[in-house]
Amino acid sequence: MKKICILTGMEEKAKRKRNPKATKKAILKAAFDEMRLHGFQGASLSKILARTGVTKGALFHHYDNKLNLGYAVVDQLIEPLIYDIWMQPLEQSINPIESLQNILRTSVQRMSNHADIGGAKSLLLGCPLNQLAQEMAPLDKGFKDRVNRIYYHWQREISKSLLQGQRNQQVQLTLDVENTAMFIVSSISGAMAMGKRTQSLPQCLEVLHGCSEHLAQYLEQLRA
Amino acid sequence: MKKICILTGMEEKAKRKRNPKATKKAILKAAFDEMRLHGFQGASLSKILARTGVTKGALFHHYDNKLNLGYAVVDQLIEPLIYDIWMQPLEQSINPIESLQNILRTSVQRMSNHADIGGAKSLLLGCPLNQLAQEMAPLDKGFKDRVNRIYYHWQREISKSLLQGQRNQQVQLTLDVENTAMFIVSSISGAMAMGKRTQSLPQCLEVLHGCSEHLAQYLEQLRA
Amino acid sequence: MKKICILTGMEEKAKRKRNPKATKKAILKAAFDEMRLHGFQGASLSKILARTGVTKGALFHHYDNKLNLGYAVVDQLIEPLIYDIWMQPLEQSINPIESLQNILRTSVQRMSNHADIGGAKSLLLGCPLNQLAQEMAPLDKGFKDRVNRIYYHWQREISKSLLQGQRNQQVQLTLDVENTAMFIVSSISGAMAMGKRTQSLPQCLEVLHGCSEHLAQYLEQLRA
Amino acid sequence: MKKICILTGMEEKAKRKRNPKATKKAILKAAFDEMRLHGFQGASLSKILARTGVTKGALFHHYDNKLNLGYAVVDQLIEPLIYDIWMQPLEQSINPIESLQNILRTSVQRMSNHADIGGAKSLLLGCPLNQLAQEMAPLDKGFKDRVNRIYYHWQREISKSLLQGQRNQQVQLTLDVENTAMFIVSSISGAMAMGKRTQSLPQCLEVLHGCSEHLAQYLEQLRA
DNA sequence: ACAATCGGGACCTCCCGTTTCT
DNA sequence: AGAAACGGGAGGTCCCGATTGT
Repeated sequence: MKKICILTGMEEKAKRKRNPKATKKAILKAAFDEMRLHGFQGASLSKILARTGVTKGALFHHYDNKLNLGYAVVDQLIEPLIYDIWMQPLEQSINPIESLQNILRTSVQRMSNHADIGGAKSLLLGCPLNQLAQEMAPLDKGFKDRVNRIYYHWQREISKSLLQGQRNQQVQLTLDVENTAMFIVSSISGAMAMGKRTQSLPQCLEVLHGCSEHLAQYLEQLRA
Repeated sequence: MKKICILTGMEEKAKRKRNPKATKKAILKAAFDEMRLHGFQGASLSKILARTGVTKGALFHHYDNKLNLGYAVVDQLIEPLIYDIWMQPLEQSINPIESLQNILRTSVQRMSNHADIGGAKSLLLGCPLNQLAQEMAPLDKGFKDRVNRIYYHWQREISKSLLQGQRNQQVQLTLDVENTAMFIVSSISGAMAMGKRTQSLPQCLEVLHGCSEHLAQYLEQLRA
Repeated sequence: MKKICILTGMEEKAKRKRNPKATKKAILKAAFDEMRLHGFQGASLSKILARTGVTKGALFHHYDNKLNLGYAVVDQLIEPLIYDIWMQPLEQSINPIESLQNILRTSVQRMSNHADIGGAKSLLLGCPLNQLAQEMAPLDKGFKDRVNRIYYHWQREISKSLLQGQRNQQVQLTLDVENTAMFIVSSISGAMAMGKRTQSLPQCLEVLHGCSEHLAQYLEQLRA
Repeated sequence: MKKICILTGMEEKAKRKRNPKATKKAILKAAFDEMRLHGFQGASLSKILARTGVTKGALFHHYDNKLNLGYAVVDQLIEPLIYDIWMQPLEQSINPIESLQNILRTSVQRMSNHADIGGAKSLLLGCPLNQLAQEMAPLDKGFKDRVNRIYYHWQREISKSLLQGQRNQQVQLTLDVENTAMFIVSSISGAMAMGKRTQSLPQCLEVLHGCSEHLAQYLEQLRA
C-alpha cells in the first residue's frame, strides 16, 4: 500500500524517505557532536536538527525528550567509545603493566583519528565521558548513574587486569589494585582535561605525551 | 507615584542602603555559586539576582554583561581560591616534596571547609577552575586565556619549587621539573573530577584520599 | 499536566484550528499596522502578538526574526499597495498626462478607503513606503534595497508612460522623462508627508488636494 | 569653599568640571546626532552619554526626561537650522521668485557643509524636521505641535514673500500664495526624502539637483 | 553641577515540547 | 515515519529614570 506512491523524486526521496534506523543514528551522532561542543545544557535541539536536516517531528518521534536523547548518546556512543579506546585493548592482555603502558602510548594516536567536530579537533574537546560527568552529574541522576557505571567498568577492567598480573607474579602483591585502577583512570582523565584546556593542538599533544610518559613510568614501578 | 510608605522595616533599609562594594561582591559570589552549580552557560542571571536580592539594573551597572561577570568570577574569586589552596602553601617551603605531600594531605580538609553551595557540598562540585576550563575554553577565548594563565602560574610555582629542591639536593637532578609539575596539576585535577562525578561525599573522599596517597608516593620517589 | 478541560468554546476552537496561511497573513497584517503606528524599530512583537492572538512560538515559526518579518511586510504588503494605488492605474493609460492627473485626483479618495489602523486614519499615517524608507534606509541594507527597488519601479512606470506619450506626440519631446518621473514621485511623497505631519484629517486633505492640484497643473504644461 | 580643592589635574578637570552651559549644549548636540541616526525612539540615552562623556546624572539634571530633551532638540537646534537654510535667505529678498530659485540652487551646497554625523553624510540623513515629523507627529502631541509650528513659519515666510511679490507685480496676481507656499515646502521635503532613501551620495545629489531644477522651472512660470 | 548606584520593566531571541496533519 | 504548526516561557540585553552621594 505504502509503496504505491510511485512519484518519487529519486535522490531527494531516497534520502528523506523512511529510513528510521539511519535517521535515528544521524540524530544521535549530531546530538553527540553538539554536546561535545556546547555541553548537554548548551546543546540546542534546533542546531542538532540543522546538522542532520531532520525535522523536529522526527526527533521527538525517536526520542521522547532532550534528556533521553542525551542518555542515548551516553549509552550508545560514549560508552562504546570509551570501551574501544581504553578497555577492549586490555582484554587479551598478557602482561597488564605492559598493556597499560602500551595503551597509554597509542591512545593519543588512536584518539587523533576521530573525525573533527564542527571544525574542532576531537582531541581538543577532551574526554566526552568526563565532559558529561563534570557538567551533568550534579544536575541529573540519570546522567550521574550512567557515567558512574562506565567509570566503574573502566576501573574494574583495569583492576581485574592488575589482579591477574598479581596472580602471574607480574605485579607487586602488596598493591591495592582497585585504588591503583582509580588513580590510573583519574590521571588519564586529568591529562585529557589539561590537554583540552590549552585549546591548542601542539600544546595538547605535549600535555598528553608528557602525562602519558609520567604515568607509564609510574606503572613501571608496580612490577613485581 | 511616590512611595510614601513610611513604615520602614529596618532590615529593608539596611539592605537597600547604598553599598556598592558589598553589592558588587554579593553579585560576584552569587554568580560564582550559580556557575558552580550549573556551569557558566547554564547559570541564569535571574537566579543570580534572586540569590542576592539585587535588581537587574544594579547588576547591569556593575557588570556590562554575563560574560564580563563570568570573567570577574575567574579573576577575583577562582584565581585567589586556587592560589590559597595550592600555591601559597608552597611559597615558604623548605623541602618541595614534603611541602607538596603536605598540601595534598591537607587540601581535602581545607577544601571541605568551603561553605556549601545551594545545599551541595563544595567538594562535590569539583575544582571550579577545571569546571570552567572544560566548559568554556573551547567556546570563548576570554575564558580560555584566563584559565590557562592560572594553570600556568600553578605549574610554574610547583616547578620553581622543584627546581629549588634540585639546587638544595632534595630532588633528583635528572627530573624534568616542568613536565613533572604538569603531571602533578593534571593528576590533582583528575582526582577532583573523579571525586565530583561520584556525587557522593563518602565516595568522593575515598577517591580524593586514594589519589592523594598515590600521588604522594609518586612524589616520594622523586627525592634525590 | 494534561488539559482535560472538555468545555470547549467553539470560537476558541474555530480560531485555534490549524490554518497556517491565515496565521501567517494575520501576523503580517498586524506587523504592518504596528509598523505604521510606531515605525519598524518602535514596533513591538508583543503588541503584534496581542493584535493577532497568535503566540510567540507561531510567530517565530513563520518568521525567523523581526527583521525578516519587516522585510515580508515590505515585499508582500507595501509593494502591492503602492502598485495598486500608483502604478497599476497607469498601465492601460491612453494619455499619460491625463492618466497621471486622474490618478492624483482619485488617489486621495482611494487611499481614504483603507481601513483605520489602531483607531487612526490611514491617511494620517502617510505613505508606508516613505515611512519605512526614512526610518530604515540608513540603518539597514535590506530595507534600503527593498524600498529603493519599489521606488525604482514606480518611477520607471511613470517614465515609461511619459515616453510612450512622447511617441504619441502627447508629451513634449524635450522633456527628460526620467527626471520628471522622479520629480512626480518626489512631490507625491512630499505631499503625503506634509499631510501626515498635520495629524488632522481636514488639514491633511487640504494639503493633499492642494498639492495634487499644483502637480496636476504642472503636468498640464508638459503636454506637447 | 568649592575652589579650595586645589589638587586639580588641570586639563582633566578643566574639561569635566562645572561648565553647565557647555555640558548642556554638548548633550543637545549629541542627542541631535543620535536622533538623526536612529530616530527619537531609537535614540539611546546611553549612546548620547557615550558620545559626550557626560554621565546620566548630568543629563537628567539638565533635562527632565528623554521627551524634553527631544523637544529641546527641536526648539534649539532644528528650528534654527531650518530657519538658516530656508527662511532667513528669504527675508531681504527683492524678487521672491528669484530668491526662491536661488535658495534652491544653493541649498544643496549649504547643507553639504554640515558636518558628518556618526560617519554618515548629513545629506543622506534627510531633513531633520521631516524625519521627526514623520516619526513622532502621530505619537506625541508635543512633537506634533512643534514641527507643525515650524512648518507653519516656513510656509508663511514663503507666502509672505510671494504676497510681497504680487504687490511688486513680480508674481501672478491670481496665484494662491499660501497654497503655493505649501506646495513648495512639500516638494522640498519630498526631494530630500527621495535623496535620503537612496543612501548614496551621488544618487542623492542627482535627486536633489533634479528636483530643485524642476521646482525652479515651476517657479519660473509664476512670474507676473 | 555632576557622579554613581540602583530599580524594574520591555524587548527580541531562542528554546523545548505538544499537537495536528500527511 | 516524518513534517509542519503552534504553545508558552525563560533568557540576556538594554533602557529610562529615580535615588543617593559628593
